[in-house]
Amino acid sequence: MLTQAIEDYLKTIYKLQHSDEHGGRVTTSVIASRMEVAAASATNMIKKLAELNLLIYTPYQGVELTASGEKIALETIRHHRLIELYLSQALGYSWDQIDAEADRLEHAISEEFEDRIDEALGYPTVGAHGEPIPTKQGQIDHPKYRRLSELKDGQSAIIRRVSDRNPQMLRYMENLQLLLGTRVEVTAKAPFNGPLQLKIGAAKEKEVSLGLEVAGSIFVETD
Amino acid sequence: MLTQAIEDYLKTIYKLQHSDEHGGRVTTSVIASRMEVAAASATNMIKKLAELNLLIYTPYQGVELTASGEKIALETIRHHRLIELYLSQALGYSWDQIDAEADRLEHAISEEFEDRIDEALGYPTVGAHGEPIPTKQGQIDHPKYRRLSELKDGQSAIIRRVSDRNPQMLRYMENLQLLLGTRVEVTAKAPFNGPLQLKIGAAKEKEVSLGLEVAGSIFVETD
DNA sequence: ATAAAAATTTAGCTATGGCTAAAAAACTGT
DNA sequence: ACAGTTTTTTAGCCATAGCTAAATTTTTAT
Repeated sequence: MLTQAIEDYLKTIYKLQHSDEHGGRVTTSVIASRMEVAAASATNMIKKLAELNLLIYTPYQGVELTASGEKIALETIRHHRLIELYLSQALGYSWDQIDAEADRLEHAISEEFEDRIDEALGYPTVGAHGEPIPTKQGQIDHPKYRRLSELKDGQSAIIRRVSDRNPQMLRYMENLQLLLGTRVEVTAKAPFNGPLQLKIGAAKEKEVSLGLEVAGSIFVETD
Repeated sequence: MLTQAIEDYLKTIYKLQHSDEHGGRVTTSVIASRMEVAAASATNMIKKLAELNLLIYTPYQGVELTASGEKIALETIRHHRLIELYLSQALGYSWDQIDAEADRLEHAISEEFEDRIDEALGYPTVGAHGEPIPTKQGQIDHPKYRRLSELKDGQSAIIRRVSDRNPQMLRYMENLQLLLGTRVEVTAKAPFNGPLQLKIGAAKEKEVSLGLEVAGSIFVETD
C-alpha cells in the first residue's frame, strides 16, 4: 500500500523535477531539505521507492520518477490542489492557511471525495495559488510565466501564480491585494537588487514598494 | 503527541462505555474485536494509554477512561460527527458512505476546519445518524430512545437515531425512507421474533415488513 | 594532482503499532 | 472442587520511518 510518507516524497520529487532550480538534478540533499528530514532518512526512502519501481535511483547522482511514480505524484498533487481550492472557495480559508491543512487532508480523502469537491468547484483547472491542477488522467501543463522581478521598468502584467512556499509571504501578498488576475505595473526599479515600485489594480489605485524576494515569488503573464 | 491509533482506541472505548451492551465492563476482547485487531495488540495499547493517564486499567478486568481520556474521545467523536454531517449535507454523501470517510478525516482536520464546518452547518447538535454531537467543551447528553423492535403492535413513533455500524443496513434503511424524523407505526408483530409490519411516513403512505435486526438498529421517540 | 570540503551512504539505534505462539489467569459446568 | 474452556497477558517478532555518527564518494580549490 501507499503510505503517507511515500506520497509525500513522490510529490516533493515531482515538484523538484519540474522546478527551474537545481538544473533538473534531484539529489538526496535537495529532497531531504524540502522534506525537512535528515539526508540519511531520504536515502533510505529513496532506496525503498526505487525498490517499488516508483523512481530510478543512481547512487550519489539523484533520482528520476518512473511513469508509475509520476502517476502517484500527480494524483497526490491533484488532491492537494483541489482541497486547497475547496478550502478557500467553500470554507473561506485565506491563502496562507490552505497549504498546511491540505497537506494533511490530501492523504485522507477518497476518490469519492475528490470527485465531489471537483464537481462542487466546477471542474477547475487552476488551484488557489494559480498552479495547474492535474486531470484525473494525470495530464498537466506547465505554463511558462515570468517572475514579476524580471519585468523592466514600465512593463505591465497580470498575476497568474504565486509561490505557496511561505505562508507569511502569502499573507503579505494577500494584504497588498496581489491576487490572481490582478494587473500590476512596474513604475520603478531600484538598482543593486533593490525593490520594485508597483502600481496595483486595473485602475492603478494602489502603489507599493516590493522587495525582490516577494517579486520573485509572483509569476505574471505579460501582454 | 496523540497518534491516530490513540484517538481511535479512546473513541472506541468511550462508545463501549456508553453502550447498553457488555454491562458497562469494557474488556480487552471487546475493544480488540471492535478495533479489529488481535487481543494482544489491544493489551499493548491499553497499557500505553494507562501509562499516559488516559484510562484506568485493571488487568484482566477492563478499562475506564479518565477525564483527560474522555476529553480526547469526545473531541474525536465531535470531529467524526461534524464531518459526517458535512459530507451528507454539503457534499451529498449517502448514509452508508459517510462513516468510512469520516474515520479517516477525523484525524486530519484542524481546529480551524472543525470551526468552519460547524459554522457552515449552523452549529448542529445532532449528527447525520441522529447521534448527539459533543460541544467544543466536551458536553454531550445521551437521550434515551427506545428501539423500534421494542414497540408494541399499534404503537407509533418518530425515528430519532439509527445505528451506523453496518453500511449495508444503512443503505437498506435509506432506501425504505426510514430517515430521521420519519413517523412509523407498527401495524403487526409476528411471533417467535418474527418481523414487524410497519407503516412509514406521516400519511402512512408506505407499508413494509422489517426484520428484528434492522428494527433493533432504529431508535425512536414515542409520543 | 591532490587535499580539504561537501554530499551521500551505511550502520545501528529509536518509537509506533501491528502480529503469532505460549503462558497465565479467570471463568464454567459437573 | 477442579478440569476444561475462554480470556488475557507476556514474549518475541515484523515493518515503517525517523534519527545520529561514522564511513565513503564526489566535488572543489589550490
